[in-house]
This record gives sequence, C-alpha cells and structure tokens, in this order.
Amino acid sequence: MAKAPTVYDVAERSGVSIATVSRVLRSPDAVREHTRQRVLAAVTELGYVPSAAARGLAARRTNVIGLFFPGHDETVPDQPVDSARGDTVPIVDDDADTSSDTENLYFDEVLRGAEIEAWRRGFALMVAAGRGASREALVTDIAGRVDGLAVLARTVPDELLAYVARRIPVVILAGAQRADSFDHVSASNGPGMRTLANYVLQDHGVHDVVYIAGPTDSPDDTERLAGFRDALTDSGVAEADVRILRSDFTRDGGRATAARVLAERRPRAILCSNDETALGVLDVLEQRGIRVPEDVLVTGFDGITAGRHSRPRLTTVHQPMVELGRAAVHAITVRLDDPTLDPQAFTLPVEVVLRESCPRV
Amino acid sequence: MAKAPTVYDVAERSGVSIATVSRVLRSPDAVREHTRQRVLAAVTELGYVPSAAARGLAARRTNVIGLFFPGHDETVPDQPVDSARGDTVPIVDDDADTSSDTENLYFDEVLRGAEIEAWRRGFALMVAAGRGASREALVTDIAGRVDGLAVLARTVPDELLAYVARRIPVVILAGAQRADSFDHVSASNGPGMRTLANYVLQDHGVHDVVYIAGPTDSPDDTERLAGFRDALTDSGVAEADVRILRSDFTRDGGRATAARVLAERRPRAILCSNDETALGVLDVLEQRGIRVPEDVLVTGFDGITAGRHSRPRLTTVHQPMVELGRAAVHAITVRLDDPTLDPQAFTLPVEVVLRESCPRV
DNA sequence: GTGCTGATTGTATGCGCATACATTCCCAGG
DNA sequence: CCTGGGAATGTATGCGCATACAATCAGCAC
Repeated sequence: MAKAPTVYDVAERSGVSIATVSRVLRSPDAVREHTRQRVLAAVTELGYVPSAAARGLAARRTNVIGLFFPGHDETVPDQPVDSARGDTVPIVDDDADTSSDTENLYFDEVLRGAEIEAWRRGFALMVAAGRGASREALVTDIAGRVDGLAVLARTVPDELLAYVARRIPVVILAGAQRADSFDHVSASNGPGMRTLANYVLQDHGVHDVVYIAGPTDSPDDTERLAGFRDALTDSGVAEADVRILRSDFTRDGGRATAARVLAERRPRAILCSNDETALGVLDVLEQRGIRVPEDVLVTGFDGITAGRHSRPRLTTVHQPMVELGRAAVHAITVRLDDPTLDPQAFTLPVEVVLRESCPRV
Repeated sequence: MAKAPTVYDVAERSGVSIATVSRVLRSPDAVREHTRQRVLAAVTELGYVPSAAARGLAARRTNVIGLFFPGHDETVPDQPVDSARGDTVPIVDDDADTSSDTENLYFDEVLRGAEIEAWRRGFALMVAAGRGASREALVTDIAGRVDGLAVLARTVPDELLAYVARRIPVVILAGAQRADSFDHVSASNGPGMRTLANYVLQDHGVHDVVYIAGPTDSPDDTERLAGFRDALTDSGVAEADVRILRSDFTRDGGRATAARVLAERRPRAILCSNDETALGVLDVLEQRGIRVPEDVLVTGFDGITAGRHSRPRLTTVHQPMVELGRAAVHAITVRLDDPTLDPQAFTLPVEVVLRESCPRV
C-alpha cells in the first residue's frame, strides 16, 4: 500500500501531459492510438487506479446513487466479531420454533434491483440503513456522497428529505403517491388487493371474511386496506359485515392475530395484508386442524419466496420487488438528465398469483 | 437543485473563515461555542451538505468500504422498467412449481452484516456485483472509490485482486484460508461438516451414506467435502463404502441428483453440501413417499431460513452469515489502522443444528 | 499597563482530476 | 516548398475541503 500513483505519475512515466492521461481514460478516441498504448502501458505498470474522489470533485458528480432503508440491526449484537475459536463445533437442537425471521427479503430484492440498474447505467450504489437517532447524520452523510438518493417511504422525516432534496434528486420508494415534490416509485398495492379481494368475494362467493391489516404507519398497508374496501364496495358487501384487524406484518403477529380471530368465530376466508402474516395464520390453522382451503381461504400479499414453499402454498399478490429497485434508480437517472422535469410517479404492475390456499374457482 | 452551497458560502454567511467552518464540522471542540452556533445556523439556513468528494480528496480517504459479489442478474431482463400500466391486475396460476429461486439469501445476509458493521464504524458501504466481461472495469472502478474492499472468494481473478491490493486492503470472504497476502474471513466449513457427518456415522450409527457435493469451483464446498472425508476416517468408514455425487447447490439440482441416487439404490442417509440441495432432495423423497427421517436421514449446510420451514424441518450446519459480513468489514478497518500487519485469517464458528430431518438420537 | 501563554481564528496550500483554452503537429492542397 | 486547418497534445485553472502554519485574541501574573 505504497502511496497510490496519480495521473502525474502516469503522465511522467509515459512522457505525456496529465491532460492526455485523463483523455485516454475518459475519451480514448481523442487520443492517437500510439499515445494511448503508451499511456495504458504506464497505467498497468504503475497499478494506477483513478481516484473517484478527485474525479468526482472535478466533474461535479460522483456517479454514485444512494439507497436508504430503515434499520434492521436491532437483533445484531454490538460486540465486535471475534476470530477463530478452535475447531469444536457445538451441536444444538432447534425444536424451538423460533420464527422471528426478520425476513428482509423485501429489502434484499429491492436492493438487488437497484444494484443491477445502477451499475448498468454506470453508477455505483451505496447503501445505508437508518438507525434511530443517528439517522439524520446518516442521511446527510450519504447525501454528500451521491448524485441521487432513493429512500424507502416513511423511513426519513419529510423535513430531512426536503433538506437533502435541495441538493440532489430524491425518489421515494413504495409509499403512497403523494403530491409532493419528490419522484415516487411504487407497486399497485390498492388495485392488487382489490382484485384479489374481489376474487374471493365474487368468484369464490365468500363474504364471511376477516381482513388482517398491517401497522398503521405503513403506506403500503394503507393502500391495500383501501383496495380491500374498494372491493367490498365493488361486491356490494357492507364493511360492517366483515372484520378488520391489525397486526404487525410479522409471522408471529399473524399467529397471534389468527388466534384472536378464531377465539371469536372461524370465518370462511382470511385476507392478510402481507405474506408473512398469512404464513403465521396458516401455522395456526394447521395446528388446530382447520383445513385450507376447504374450511378457510387464506391470502397474502408480496410474493415472498417462503409463500411458494408453504403448505398449502400461499395465494398472494406478487410485487415486482426487483423491478421496484430498478425503477427507483431509473427515476433518479432520468431526473439527473433533466432536473426541470415535473415530479414523476411510477406505479409498477402487480399480479394476483393463485395457489392452493385460495385456488382458482 | 440550485448549485449546492459550499464551505465558502457558509463561511461568508456566518462571517468566519472556511477553516472555521471546516472545524465546526470536524472538530467542534476546537471552536468557541458562540462561533459554532453561528456557523451551524448558517449551515442549516443554506442547506449545506459537505461534499464527500472534496472531503475525500483533501483527507486522502473516502471512508467508504466496498463489497464485491458475483453477479446475479442473468435472470433480470435488460429492458428498462416501464411506468404505470393502468390498474388492471392480471390473475395467474402458479401451480407450476417454478423453483429456481435464486436464493441469494446468503449474499443478502452477508451484505446486511457488512452494512451494519460499516456504518457502525463510520464507513459508508458500496456494493457491486461482478458480471461477466465488465467485471474488471467494475473492480477497478469500485477500488478507486473505497478505502478497502471485501470480495467474495473466486469472484475476481487473483491477478486483478493483486492489482487492486496495491492500492487498498482487500479481504477475501468465505474462501479457503489460502496462504496469500490477503486477509481472509470464512466459516469453519470443514469442521462443521465433519461434526455433522460424525453425528450421522457414529451417533446414528448410519454408514450407508450418500454425500452430495456442490460445484468443484466452490471453495466452501471443497472444505466441506474434506470435512466429510475426515469424518469417514474418524468413524472408520472406507470411502469406497459411500457414494459421493456432485450437484450444483440449487434446489433443482438437488432434485435431479436425488433422482439419480434413488434410481440406483436408496441409502439410509443423504448428506448435502448445502441447504438448497437438501431441500430439493426432500422434495423428491416426499414425492416418492419415502419417509424422513424414518427411512432416510437428510442434512444440509448453511442454515438458510427456508430450511426452518421445510417439512420435515432440515438439520443443517448454521453459518453465521451476518457475522461474516461484519467480520469482513472489521478486518478491513483493522488493516486500515495498521497496514503493516501480517495477513490475518478469521474463521467464524459454526453450529450443527439438529431438526427433524436428522433428529437427536 | 506590560508581557506572556494558551485558546481561537485566519491564510495559504495541496489533494487528483477534468477541461477550457492555447499551442503544436500533421497533412492535404496550392 | 509553403500554407491553412483540423487533429493531437500541453498549459493552466478550479472543483470543495482539511490542515499546517501564521496571526490574533483573551486572560493572567507582575
């Protein structure tokens, strides 16, 4: 790790000026073949790697896009990782059905989409997850590092977003399509749930329904619930005739809520606002010997992998999570190209996926 | 997005020099309370966000750590994401058991660990996934942006790594602990498999075993296979008395291989080199009405979430994936603090987790 | 009031690169 | 052989910040 070579070193070694070195790297066609070869040879010999910091400063753009998520480390201990501890491997039992999975599948897939699209368009991707009090510092920190920022809805206070947006374009991911000055990217939560609910209410003809919503602060959930209500209207069912409960989007929460539901009365269908909740519901139903779909229909929302392997396999609305990530990055690049554009809203299509837990009629 | 304010703007507005502004941000204690307040007020009013590029250039370090993965986009179409397409939601059946999950769980979790540890230590995290021919450009690109780089073993040619390592510290993740000049972080693959295999061979007393290995180019797999062979020795079983097959670490591959195994003769136990393979094996066994664990014991390796929800639940060796990510970042920061250190190797402990597919005796 | 000292603040410089502008080169056309 | 003009290259500058060093200030002992 000797001092890293710079353009000056390369220039000297290849007998040209630094401008030529820079040109070889940025616009090779503007340099004569012969010269280019000399420079590239010097680059390789010296192990030259351009400094992104210097480049970013000079070019006034970093070519990095940032992605900001809600924090997810509550479960991770703070102590440092320690090194090897010999070769003894403990053997433990795991019959405790510890199922607080922290299925971050959703974020993971969005991230993957963003990663793909970013590099495809010549941007690097920087990720940050906001955690508690440090969030503000984190956001401005990352804002100083990137050309544009995608933020998961509701993870950053509007005020902070507005502050950051004075400097770089900000895209809000997966939230309601609010009429603010930001670009938005989200899935058709409302229409998706509406379609699925109508399938249950009309095609299955089942009106004895329980709807398990998610946390009130989830914009996605708000839209899904609205879609469900639309379906009630579509199908001529009074809201008073169904039950609507709240859970917390987790599998454990789904179990607890299912227990509450059954304690009162077993419905003919349970619609859940996300897959994890639905999986928890399935757990409880199976445990009590209630057959799905014969006795109760169950549906979820999201399309996580686990739902494809459950028993019975879970009917759901599939969100294009990877595409969401891609679209977010895309939106940022569009705005970078033309900052004068009006705020855009991208709504990505979803699909109702019928599986065993609520089969095709 | 007017021109972003700089230290000069802040300095002018608050009536101090740029040096003082810089101090307020870097070492607040070196500035008088009164002055600090004035400067901070100006910062807020102007919406000032420090440029990481400039800071990185001046400070000669970017405070970014890079993470490089093998690419995973073969399945992602190249066309751009398009926007809203109205509100019609298609309803599709999904009884085709399309199970090419591309379970990137492993990477996702490693990434999560890296993310957590990086920000915790004051670094930003940049992610890149290598794809085919562009890999070389990608690696040097990211190398120019970061203070240190963690690379998943075998995703980047040694030559390229060596090139990059002339400039920044490089940590190799999850590979064999080779005696090279890089730092290494990995899990106890060999001992883990050895312990598990011995449990089957000795505690269960089952010698009629098939081992399904992974791709030959996986260093993890190589170690696991070695661990299995060690166990054979430990337990006094001749290698000729067991079958060793190769698969490809995927669920589909597991199914195909299981079919091959059964076509010949049903063994008493099937040990798989990763969980996905094992899940595929379970699929086939169930389909044929072969009971697990009564007829056949099945084990995996990794500890992915899906294995906790399978039927029967999968016995496995749990790798600390999040910890791997954290350890990688940790290793980089250690080396940044003291570049003269000898190459380090961190081996993280694993655990054999007994579940139904190979229960406790 | 004077001189001294540590605390604050200001001045000047360089980090490594891109790029506008100036200069030199090369070759076709006369 | 000379000249015009585009191609190729060189020169000079600034990007925004951190920091070494210089200058100034406040407070204290005398």
